[in-house]
Amino acid sequence: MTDRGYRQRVYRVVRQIPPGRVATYGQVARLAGGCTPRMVGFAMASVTEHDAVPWHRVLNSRGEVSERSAGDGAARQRRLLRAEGVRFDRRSRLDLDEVGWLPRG
DNA sequence: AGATTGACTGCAT
DNA sequence: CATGCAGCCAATC
Repeated sequence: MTDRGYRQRVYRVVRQIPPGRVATYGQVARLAGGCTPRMVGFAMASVTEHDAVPWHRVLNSRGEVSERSAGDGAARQRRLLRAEGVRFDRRSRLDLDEVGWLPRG
C-alpha cells in the first residue's frame, strides 16, 4: 500500500510548494522520482478540486505558464499566481531565481 | 498490439 | 532568441 501510483507521488510533491512559490515540471518529476516531466503534466491535467493540489504553482523550465491544447486553464493559472503576489514580466514569464521553490529551504 | 498525442526538457542549429 | 529534434512514458484510439 506504499505505492499509490505515480500521480499520488506527484500530488504529494506539488502540495509542498508554498504559496507565492513555483516549481517546474522537471523539478517535480525529479522530486517525485520515477517519472518524467510529461507525466507530471498529465498528472496536473487530471487534478480535481477534491485533490487540493496547487497545480497552478507548476510551470515549465522557462518560467512561463504552459499553454493548453484546449480550455482556459493557462489564463486561470496566471490569475491564481498573481493572486499569490507573483509578478510576471512583460513576456508573461517570471524569474525562477526569485519565486522558484527551494525544497526544504 | 501498434501508432499517436501531450500542461516537458535539453541540446543543436 | 526562434526552431527543430530526440528522449521520455502513460493514456487513448
